[in-house]
Amino acid sequence: MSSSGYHHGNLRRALLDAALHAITEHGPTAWSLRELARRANVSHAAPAHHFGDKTGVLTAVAADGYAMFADTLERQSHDFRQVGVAYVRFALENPAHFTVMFRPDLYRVNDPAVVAGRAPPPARRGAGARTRPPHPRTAGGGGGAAPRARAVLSEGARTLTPDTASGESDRAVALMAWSCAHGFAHLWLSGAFPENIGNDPEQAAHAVFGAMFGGAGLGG
Amino acid sequence: MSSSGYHHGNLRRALLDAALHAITEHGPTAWSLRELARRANVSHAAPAHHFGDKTGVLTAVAADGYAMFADTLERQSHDFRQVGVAYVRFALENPAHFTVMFRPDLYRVNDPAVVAGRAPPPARRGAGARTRPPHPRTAGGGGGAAPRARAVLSEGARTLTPDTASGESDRAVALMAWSCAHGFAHLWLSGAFPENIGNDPEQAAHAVFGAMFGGAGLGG
DNA sequence: TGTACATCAGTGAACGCGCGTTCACTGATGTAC
DNA sequence: TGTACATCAGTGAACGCGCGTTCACTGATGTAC
Repeated sequence: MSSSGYHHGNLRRALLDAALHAITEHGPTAWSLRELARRANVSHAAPAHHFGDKTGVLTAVAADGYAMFADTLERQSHDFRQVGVAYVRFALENPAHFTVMFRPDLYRVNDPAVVAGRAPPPARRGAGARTRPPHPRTAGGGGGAAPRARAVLSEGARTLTPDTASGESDRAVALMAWSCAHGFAHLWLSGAFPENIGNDPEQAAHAVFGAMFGGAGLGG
Repeated sequence: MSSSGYHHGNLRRALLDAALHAITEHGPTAWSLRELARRANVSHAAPAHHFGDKTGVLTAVAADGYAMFADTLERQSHDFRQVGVAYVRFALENPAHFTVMFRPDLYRVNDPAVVAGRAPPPARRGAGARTRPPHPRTAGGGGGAAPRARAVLSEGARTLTPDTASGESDRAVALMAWSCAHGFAHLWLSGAFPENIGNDPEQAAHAVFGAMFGGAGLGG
């Protein structure tokens, strides 16, 4: 917390936490930079100073989200059945990140922090441009990793399909599993499932993925 | 179009169309009542006069959407495999409706037009309250039908599972199919799928549902 | 160890703007007689 | 067929408010000597 006068020290983290709360409460865009400042107890101009604009904040959220997401999926990549559950768990534990990540219209999808996993290096000290750059700083400390997350899903499908299956079929299975995990998470988050599904999403997800992986024996 | 002076005649429809365009372009909430008025070429106070507030507009959008959606699904309910494709087609042809319907935090989910399929009757002429009611009119002409849409998905699962399957298993299959269709639609709409999936969503959906319905033979 | 200076994160007053809301109004439509 | 009246959909001027943006500033930190 600190906030000892000037130089907050952790303003970036504080503002991102404020953004995550605001997004969780009001959706991915129904908040203002001034609201983040109020939540983080800093001046109303601080968020713009740090992130440029709302898009900058959302880009940082997406970058952090993808980094966490890729780590989560890779940790389960030895067993593709677990990847689906991990996907759902991530979404439900990090609804703000998850929601923003899959709204690419809201952030800069080509931002280095999202796509390459590294924040752009801070401009060299001392020497340099006379005119100050237009707020280039946007994204996170960790490694953003949209492609890394996607790779787990694509490769995982190959461990599932029989050796005789074609590449086409591999891909269809991967897309189906991805769709299923994504849809389950999204429907759960939106509250669309009927109430009798209970309140243990992981248990329900297990049952659903069980039905997918040959459990119920879907007739041809 | 018309707009011959006072009494637009079709203001409600014009405003809803404006809302659908705004939602498609900017997302479900990133627009103002004044923007709708501008798009519909009416005074800036007209949308509030008609719908009360943004929530009223979104409730009407959701009600219309559920009515269309239930009709679409019921038309395919004789073949559950087609329901998935119809689900996806509806979402891609009506992205604004689809997005709002599954954001129940944005509208009045218990509004009669959404839940019961009928707009509330207009308050009796002549006699009645001295104080004018606070803008009760919200929802659509047709029959809203969230439960009707849900019924198609639930019942359809029973046609899929073998006779020996338990009710539990039925439900898991229904949730899986629903999740799969929903996730595919959402991922397609968000642009998250890799580019090599092509640009024919129905063909891709067919392949994906084929993988689900025993095609690829998912090993146990 | 001490002084001087450059850097830059964060401040806070001021601005113009679009918003939702209010409210007295206008004028088209339907009904009564 | 004509007149009078009630209803109500839609208008438009006015308001106060929160917003993003600008900009001169403050003061903590790091480096040079």
